[in-house]
Amino acid sequence: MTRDPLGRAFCFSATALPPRAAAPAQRPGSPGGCGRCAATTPATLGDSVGPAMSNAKPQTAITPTREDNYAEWYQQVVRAADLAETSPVRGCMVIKPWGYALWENVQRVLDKMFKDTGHVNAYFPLFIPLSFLEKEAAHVEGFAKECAVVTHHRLEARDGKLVPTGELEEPLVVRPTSETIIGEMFAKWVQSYRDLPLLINQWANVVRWEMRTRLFLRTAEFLWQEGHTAHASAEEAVEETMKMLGVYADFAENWMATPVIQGEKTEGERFPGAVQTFCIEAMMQDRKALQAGTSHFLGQNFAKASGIKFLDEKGVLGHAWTTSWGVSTRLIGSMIMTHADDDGMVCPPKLAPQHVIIIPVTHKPEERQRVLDWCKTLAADLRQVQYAGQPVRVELDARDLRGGDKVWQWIKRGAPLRLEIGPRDIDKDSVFVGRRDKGAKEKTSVGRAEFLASLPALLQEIQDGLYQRALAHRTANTRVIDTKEEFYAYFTAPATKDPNAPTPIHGGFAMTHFSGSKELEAKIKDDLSVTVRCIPLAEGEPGTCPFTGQPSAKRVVWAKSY
RNA sequence: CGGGGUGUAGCGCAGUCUGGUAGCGCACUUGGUUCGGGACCAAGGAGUCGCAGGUUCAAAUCCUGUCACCCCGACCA
Repeated sequence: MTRDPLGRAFCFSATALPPRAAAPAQRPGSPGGCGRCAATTPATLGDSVGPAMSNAKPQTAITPTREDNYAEWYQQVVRAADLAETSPVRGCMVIKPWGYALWENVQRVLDKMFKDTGHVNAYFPLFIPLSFLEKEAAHVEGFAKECAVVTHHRLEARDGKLVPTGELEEPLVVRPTSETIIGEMFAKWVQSYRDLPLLINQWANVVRWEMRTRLFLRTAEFLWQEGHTAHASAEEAVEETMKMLGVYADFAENWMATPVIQGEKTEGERFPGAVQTFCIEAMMQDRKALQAGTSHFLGQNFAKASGIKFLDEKGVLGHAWTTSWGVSTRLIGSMIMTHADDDGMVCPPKLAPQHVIIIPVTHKPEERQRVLDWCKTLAADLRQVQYAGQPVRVELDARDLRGGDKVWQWIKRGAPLRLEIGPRDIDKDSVFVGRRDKGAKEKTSVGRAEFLASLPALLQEIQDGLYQRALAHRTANTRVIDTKEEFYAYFTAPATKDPNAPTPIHGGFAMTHFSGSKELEAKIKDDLSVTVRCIPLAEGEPGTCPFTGQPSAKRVVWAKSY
């Protein structure tokens, strides 16, 4: 229940049951467990490791590693990098400043892209009358199972407890998406072809009552952006759909340093109520696919449901053609799973909350002020440098902490560059540079002026390196497959001793011809948890479907997915 | 919702079988020693043992219920 400042309260109930809680089983024999990311002294580690593990892997800031337990590694990175935490509210996360700053950068860049393509922002209600959701049949079916519903508007104290009273005549659904409420408004705004196209975007939170949640990837409440447009013709609406898909692909590749495949969803994976759904799909480090953005051509389905009608040039009354498209805070999860390593987060420089962290080395009290002053001047000079159309973001970390602690905190948070500055550097007029894309101990001394001059290029080099690394990973784990046997073998995990252990990383993207039906796709999903992620937009050659033996126009992308 | 598991200090865990009213590591505070590095020594602060009932002289420990969280599924951005 939430109380607003006026003392009214809203009571939420959920149509779906809460997810079962399940904790990641702690490996009984694992020394130190996986909580060591908070910093463990080498001595402690050495003691606990013991002779049996003396030749174990090098110490990492995050335990377990990606290889050992990918799902647990992900959660530890989110926490160690200070990106988000679980909250007292089931399935809802608290996005912490470092994580929220990433999101703000995503917002800033995308918002400009939307405006540059002619869109304007607006805001629509959080609450959607139940009857609105009922208007589009496929839409209802798609979302009904995961809606939070407001049924009361007041609380009364009874026996020291607060009890919801004042039942609403019509329940309100907390928006899982806004097609219906926006459609309702569009119907009022559109009378004539002169009112079209209508190009609106909204930055908002939405609620989908999920069974299983994971920070950023799937939470009951999440932040997103939803674009909604109405057009006078199908062609124009399709063009808009593809244009925004292109915007997302551009953003993913050039800002998030994440290679994506643009494609169309099959019938089974389509957005409820859409005529066509397009997406960008990225490969995570565990080789599963993550849908990073979607763009839907809604045809006239929602226009008919909401009554968005207009008179065309000839005076003929017709329904408008609409689109919708969105990306969410899930993008942050995708950045983590694309770039982070066993030492924590790795932020793509273009979206990093801070580009450069200055860590003053002030051991001698008499040197302290001199070092701090020099660092402040350096920070100011760095901020004069431009990168990706903005001043370089610099943080001077003058906290009263040990240098090593600070260094590791910033490694775990994924700041692209660290400068450790002490008296020796000042005397040489140089800076001691650590790069997040290199090993923690690989640091180099660079002249101050040279560093300032090369900073944009250096950040771009890191940005490009991340992209290339992600692309190489995807390429290495994408296989062209022509037989059903190979396909099944590719997606079958190696056996593990413990049936409840996490599934080892295996598989990847499989490119096969496909002529199959919705039913065949469902069967394969049933067998292997593998689905068609998309039918790529890129040109393809015809061939034969390995499942049906029928001809197929082009290869599709199969993968397990988030 | 099916199968498996876990809730004890901010984080990670031990203690539960064999009831006797809490312990370890890291983090935190203070003092000292170190000083281009995820330090060392000492002292200290911090826990209604998830919650609610029950059994008992006595419950973290036994019983019942309940909630939450994680893993494998199903479903999903």
